[in-house]
Amino acid sequence: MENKSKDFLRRIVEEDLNAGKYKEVVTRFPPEPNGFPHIGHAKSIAINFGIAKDYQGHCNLRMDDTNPTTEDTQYVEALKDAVQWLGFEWDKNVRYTSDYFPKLYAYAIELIKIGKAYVDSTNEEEMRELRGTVTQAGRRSKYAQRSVEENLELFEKMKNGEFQEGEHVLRAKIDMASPNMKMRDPLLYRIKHAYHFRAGDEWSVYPMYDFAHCLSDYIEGVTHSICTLEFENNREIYDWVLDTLELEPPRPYQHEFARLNINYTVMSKRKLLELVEKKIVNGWDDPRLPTIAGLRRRGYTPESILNFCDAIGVAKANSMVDVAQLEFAIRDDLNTKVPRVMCVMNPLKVTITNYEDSEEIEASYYPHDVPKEGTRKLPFSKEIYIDKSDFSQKTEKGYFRLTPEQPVRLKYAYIISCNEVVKDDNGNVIEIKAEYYPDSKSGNDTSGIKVKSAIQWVESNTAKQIEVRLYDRLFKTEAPEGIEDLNPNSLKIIKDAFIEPAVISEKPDVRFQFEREGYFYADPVDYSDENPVFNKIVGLKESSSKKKKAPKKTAKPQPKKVQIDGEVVPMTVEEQALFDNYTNELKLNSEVANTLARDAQLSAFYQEALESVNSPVGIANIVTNDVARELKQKERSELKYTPAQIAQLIKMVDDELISTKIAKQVFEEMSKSGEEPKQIVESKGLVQISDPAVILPIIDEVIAKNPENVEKFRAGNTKLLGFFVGQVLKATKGKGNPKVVNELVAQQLG
RNA sequence: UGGGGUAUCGCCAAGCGGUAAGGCAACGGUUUUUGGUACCGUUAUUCGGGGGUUCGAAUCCCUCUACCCCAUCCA
Repeated sequence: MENKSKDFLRRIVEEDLNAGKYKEVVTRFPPEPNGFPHIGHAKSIAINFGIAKDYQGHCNLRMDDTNPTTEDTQYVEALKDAVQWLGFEWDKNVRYTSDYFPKLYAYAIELIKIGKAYVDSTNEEEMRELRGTVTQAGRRSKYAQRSVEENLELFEKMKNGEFQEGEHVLRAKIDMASPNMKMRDPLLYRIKHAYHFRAGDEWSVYPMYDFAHCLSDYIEGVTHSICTLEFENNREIYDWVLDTLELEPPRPYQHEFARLNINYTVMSKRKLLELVEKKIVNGWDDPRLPTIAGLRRRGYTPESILNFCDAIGVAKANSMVDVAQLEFAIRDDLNTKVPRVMCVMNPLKVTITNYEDSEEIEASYYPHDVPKEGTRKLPFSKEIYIDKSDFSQKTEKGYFRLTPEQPVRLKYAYIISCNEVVKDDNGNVIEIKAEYYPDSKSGNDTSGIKVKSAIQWVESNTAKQIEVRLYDRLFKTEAPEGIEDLNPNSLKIIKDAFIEPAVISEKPDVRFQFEREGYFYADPVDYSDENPVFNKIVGLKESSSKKKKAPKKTAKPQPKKVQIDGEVVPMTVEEQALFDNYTNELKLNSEVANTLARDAQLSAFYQEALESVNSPVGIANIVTNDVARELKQKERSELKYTPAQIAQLIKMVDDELISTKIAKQVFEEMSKSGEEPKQIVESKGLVQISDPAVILPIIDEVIAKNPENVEKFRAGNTKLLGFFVGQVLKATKGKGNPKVVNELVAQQLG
C-alpha cells in the first residue's frame, strides 16, 4: 500500500476520514438482482469491499430491488455467491431496498408536505413532450398546482392500489428548465401492480432509482456511494433529495468511476442475455462468457480476478482493457499453484522398437522453480503417444522437436530418435517407429546426446481418454457489436485426448498445467471418472519463434494527425474595443488581452487593480491566470482579496522583492486568509534571496548530494538543470531568486 | 444543439509547477529436461492540437478538437 499510488476514490476516502467527516467508512455494493453478475461487477465488488477493508470500515451488500417486474431471487443468490466467491464478507445481513419501502414512503410524504413533490396525472407521452429537449426548456404539468392535501390523498390512494398503472406518478418539484435533463421534475414513484419477490403484493407503488438509492444509502449510514460514470447526471438529484429532506448529517456522497470494458467480449446485460437465449452459448456459466459463473466454470480463481482488478486500476476515463491482462492474471496465479501433468491432445503412436520392458518413472508434479512437493508414477512401455505437432517430417530451422534427423527427449524419460515414418494410404503420418537410448534416462543421462526439446507423452495402455474443451475468445472483433461479430471457432472439443493415469486416479488437484499446452480445469459440471472433461483456462504464453505464423504487427509510423482548429466565436463590438485598448495602449499580448476582453468580470477586476498600481502587464498576467482560475469556481463576491491587494502583490514582484514563484504562494495565502500581501511576505519571511554568497553553498550541497545526476548532466542530459534548480529552490524554501539560481547552477555544473 | 464527463506509450495507469512511476503487450539476452516460469535489458525529448503565464508546464490560463453519458413510469 505504501509505494503503490492510490486511486482517486481512495484519496477521497482518505481526505474525508482525515477531515473527520465520518467516523468510519461505509460503502456498499448495490446491484439490481435482475441478471447474472459479470467481471464488471467483480470490479465494483473489489472497489467497494476493497476500500472498506483498506480503511477498516465495512461494506454492505444491498439488492436494489425497486422494480418488481424484472427482479428475481435466483439473481440474488448469484450475486451473493459472487461476492463470497471473491472472498468478501458483507456487513451483517444482505440488505434490500424493499426493506426500506415504508421509510421511503414516509420520506415521500415529507417531500409532499414541504411542497417539493406532487402527484402528476399526465400521460406518458405528454409528459415526455413537456420535458423538453436538451436545448429546450421543459414546461411543468398543470397538475403541479395541486395542493398538499390533494397530493397526500392521491399518493395514499396510489399506494393502496386504487389506480391503474400509469394513471399517476409522484414527481419531485425541482426545475423543468434545468439544463440537466435529470432534474426536470424527476419521477419518484410509479404505480405497479406487480408481485414483488420479497414484498409480495403489499405495495402498489414502487420508488424510482433516484429516490430510493440516495435514501437507502443514507438509511444504511453509507459514507461513500460509489457507482459508474453513467450516473454522473444523477448526482444532482442524489444531493437534492438528501438536502431537501434536511436529513441529519453525516450523509453519503456519490462518486463515479469508469465501468470495465474488455476487448473481444461483451459486458452488457442485454447482449449477454441474447447469447444465452439464442443458445449461442450454453447457459450463463458458459466458460466463454465474462460472467462470474462462466469465469468460474472456465477455471479462473478468485485471486486471479482480484489481481486483475487491482492491476487495471480505477479511474474516470472510459477505457477498454486488453484481455491479455486478464489472461496474464490467471497464468500468473496458477503458475505457482498447480501440478504439471502430461496430456496428449492429438495422439500420434510411437513404437519404440528396441524397448521390450515396462517400468514406472517417478516424476515431480512441480517444476524446479515452484516450491511445492509431490510426485507421481509415469508408466512407460514400448508403445506411447506423442502429440502430432511434436513431429515433423522436415527439419526446419527453428523447429526443436522430433524429426527423422532430430532426436527429442520424452520428458522425465528417455531420448528417442525416429527411425521410420508409417503413413496411411493418403500419406498421413499414423505412426512413428523409434529407438530409445537406454543410457539417456532422465536424471542419469550419460548418453551425451543433445536435444533441443523435451516433449510430453503418455503410455498407450495406461493412458486415460479424456474430453478437452478448448475455448477461444467469443468474438472475433475487438469491440463486438452483436452476434455478427462472433468467432466461429470459440469452442473446439477434443474427445480423444490422452492423459497420464495419475490425474484421474490420484486427483492431485482440479486445476492443472498440461505441460507445454496450458492450464486446464476439471469441469465442475460435466466431469466424471468415467467421462473426464477438462476446460482449457488459458494457454501458455508462446514466444514468437514458436508461433511461426507471426502476424507481425508492423508498427505503423502514423503520421501526426493534423487537427483542424474550429471556429472561434467572434468578439462583440465592446469586447473588440477593449481588446484593441489592451493591446495598443497597455501593450498586453493578444492572448492575455483576448482572455480579459472576453470576460467582463475579469476585465472589471483588472481595471480596478490597475487603478492602484500601474503595472498593466504584470497585473494582466496574474488576473488572466490565477484570478481567472478562482473565478471559475467562485463568485467575485466570494474572493477574499481585492483588486488593489493583487496590485500590491504585483508591485512587490516588480520591485524584485519577491519572485513570481513566491508570488503564487502569497496569492494562495491571500485567497485563503484574505491577508494583506505585504503582511504575508513579512510574517513568513518570504523576501527573495538573490545574494550568490547565500545561494552558492546551497548549490554545492545539492551537487554533493546528487553525484549521479551531476554525471548525467555532464554527459549531456541538460534537462536535469531543472532538477537541480528545483532542489536548490526547495532548500531555500522557494525563496531563492530563480533567475540567479539558474545562472549559478549552470555555472557550477558547467 | 444545452448540460455533465474524459483525453499521458499498442492496452491499462501514476503524476497535483522542478529527472514522464508501474503493470500488460512487444522486442532482445541469461537460466531452464515446459519454445513455460524466473531474472536482466530495450521500448514516451513528450502528455489530444494551438497559443499564453513562468527561470521552469503533463500539471495554471485561454482556445480548438475527439470520444462518452443524459430527453425509460429501467437501474
